[in-house]
Amino acid sequence: MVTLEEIAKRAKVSRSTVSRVINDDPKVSDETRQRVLNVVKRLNYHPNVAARSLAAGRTRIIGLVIPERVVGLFSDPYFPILIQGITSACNVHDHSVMLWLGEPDYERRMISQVLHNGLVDGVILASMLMDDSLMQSLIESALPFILVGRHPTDAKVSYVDVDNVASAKQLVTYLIESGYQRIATIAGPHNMIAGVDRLKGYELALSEHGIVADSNLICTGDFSENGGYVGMQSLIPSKPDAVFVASDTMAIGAMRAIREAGWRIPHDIALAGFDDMPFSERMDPPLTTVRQPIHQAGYKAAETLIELITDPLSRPRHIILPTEIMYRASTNSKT
Amino acid sequence: MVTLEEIAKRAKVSRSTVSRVINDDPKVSDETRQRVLNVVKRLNYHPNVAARSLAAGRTRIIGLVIPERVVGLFSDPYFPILIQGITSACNVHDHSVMLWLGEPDYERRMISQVLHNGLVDGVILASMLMDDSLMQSLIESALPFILVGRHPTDAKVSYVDVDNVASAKQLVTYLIESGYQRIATIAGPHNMIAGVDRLKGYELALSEHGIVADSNLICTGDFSENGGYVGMQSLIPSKPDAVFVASDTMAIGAMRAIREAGWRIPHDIALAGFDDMPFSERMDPPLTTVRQPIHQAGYKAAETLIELITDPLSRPRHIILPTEIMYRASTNSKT
DNA sequence: CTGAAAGCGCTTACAG
DNA sequence: CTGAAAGCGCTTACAG
Repeated sequence: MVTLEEIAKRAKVSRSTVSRVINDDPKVSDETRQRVLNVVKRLNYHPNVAARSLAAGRTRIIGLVIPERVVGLFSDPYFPILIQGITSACNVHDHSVMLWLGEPDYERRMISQVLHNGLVDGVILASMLMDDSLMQSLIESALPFILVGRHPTDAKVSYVDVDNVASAKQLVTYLIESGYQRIATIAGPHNMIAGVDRLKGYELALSEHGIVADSNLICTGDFSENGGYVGMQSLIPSKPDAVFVASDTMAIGAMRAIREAGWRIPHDIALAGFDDMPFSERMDPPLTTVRQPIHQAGYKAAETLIELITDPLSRPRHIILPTEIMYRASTNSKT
Repeated sequence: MVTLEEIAKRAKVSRSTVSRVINDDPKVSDETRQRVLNVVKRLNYHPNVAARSLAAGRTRIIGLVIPERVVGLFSDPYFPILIQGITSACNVHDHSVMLWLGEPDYERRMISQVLHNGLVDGVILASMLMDDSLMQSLIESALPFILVGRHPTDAKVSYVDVDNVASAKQLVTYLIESGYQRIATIAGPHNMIAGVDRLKGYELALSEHGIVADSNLICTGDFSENGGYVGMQSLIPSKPDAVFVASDTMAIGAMRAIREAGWRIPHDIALAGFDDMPFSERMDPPLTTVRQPIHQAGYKAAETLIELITDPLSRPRHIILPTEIMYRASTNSKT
């Protein structure tokens, strides 16, 4: 492997100077810089990351952690899109990403890796869990980190999120104003902030229209397709005329349950989701839903994390990305 | 951060000895080992990865590379499952995984990172592309690597795969023997080995039954849902009575096109796929398909790569995992 | 603008 | 079984 040493020798300068050229230090004469750069190119030199990290105390690697209880959802298209956004930002800012998927037996190993062995300069926690043990450790440590999904209580924690409450409320309000009378919801899990917030939006929309929430019209799913299926089955006997499902993936399951009950969408029941996944527009009928910018969330999370790493004293960031309601044929204005 | 030095001081031994304990070197007395271990635990010591890598010339990190032309398929559930398998093996063998998604503008950066900066001990190329530029570079380099998807020509390249030819042939044979007469196929891309092999299996099944392939019954998709949709639309005018689709994701698209044509499955046309994705069993009707062990492929790839890293002189590995035909309601025996 | 030198936190022959 | 010492390939004050 080509080393700094070798470049220095061939360019007839010291290792210090080569290092400065490599790191774009301005105080190097143009002439010297050019000479070094030529040798670098000719020998196809790339600095050794481990050596660099050890000397500089910075690895230019960020960790992406998907906690164990979320891994069940990992095959949701949400994560690939998020990861692509993260990768994009990392490419732009010359960083790399280390991936940790939680596994039940290796939770401790992961936490200690993330926190203690100096591999990463910071971490993105794609969690949305309200009580994550890694998050607690991160808060206590000095390692910069950012959540994808807001933290409900600790204002010192940085995060990227959308306004789930307002978005859900807006969509349910649309259903109410479209004339639907018995609007049900399949909420997300109570231990995920997105689940809690979207349910809150649903409740707010109802109460602001003077509608008393009927507990028979509210059930909880786990954000999986099957969760939506089971949830919808439990709702059917209560005869809702519309249902707001807290994720598009669950909406697929709900749609299946509705079909099996022999109901038609939107004639017998309106269906609305949340996320606007790639498949949502191609559902039959196309799904009314809330579009959230997942790729952008990943990009922003990585970019902001890198800023936090660069300037550890900066304020925590709370970034709220915009959403948009996609009105499609699975709901229909009844007026 | 706690260092080796500090542990050594507190345990009243040399740094060498602490290092040996940390690395499970047998030639340390039980007594000393125990004393060191206690201090390690008490101070919550974790070796610095960069320092360790630099000294040992090994990082215990493997790279997972998804080439750019495959990233479009990254939201396919295939990849999350593969990644989970890789992660599992890495946890068991105390390795970590670095993720690179190809991006058009950063192809060169990625290749040089992967190859030259010493970050990873080896790489898994989840490519299936037959002409990948990174693969060429890897072959020329000394870095251990393994493909997910066989290499068609170079026997020195290690890979994990299933027997796509035999599996496809078996499924199409079943269709023939079920009495279907005009069996079409939506093949995968010509530059992916899985696409080529599955098409070959289709052709073999036909020819062994003395059926001359009708070029109107063969089209090519890109392994995406939309590819399956467009492909099926092009097939409809030729009135096939069965279609073998080279991936379950494409089969979803094909199903949509069939519905839109007003045909019923399997009454008017049988539909069969490849992969057995989580959703395939829940399709309406449930999809007949080839189950391939994706999680296991990831696991095996990582585990084998680690072996190749440990013993660089060992022979290349060609690992073929078993498949299983899942007979479901989207095809029906006509006899 | 440039170089000599110390140091980052480990591993690993070598000697005993 | 244990320790002293060299070395992995960089960065970064410090001095000039």
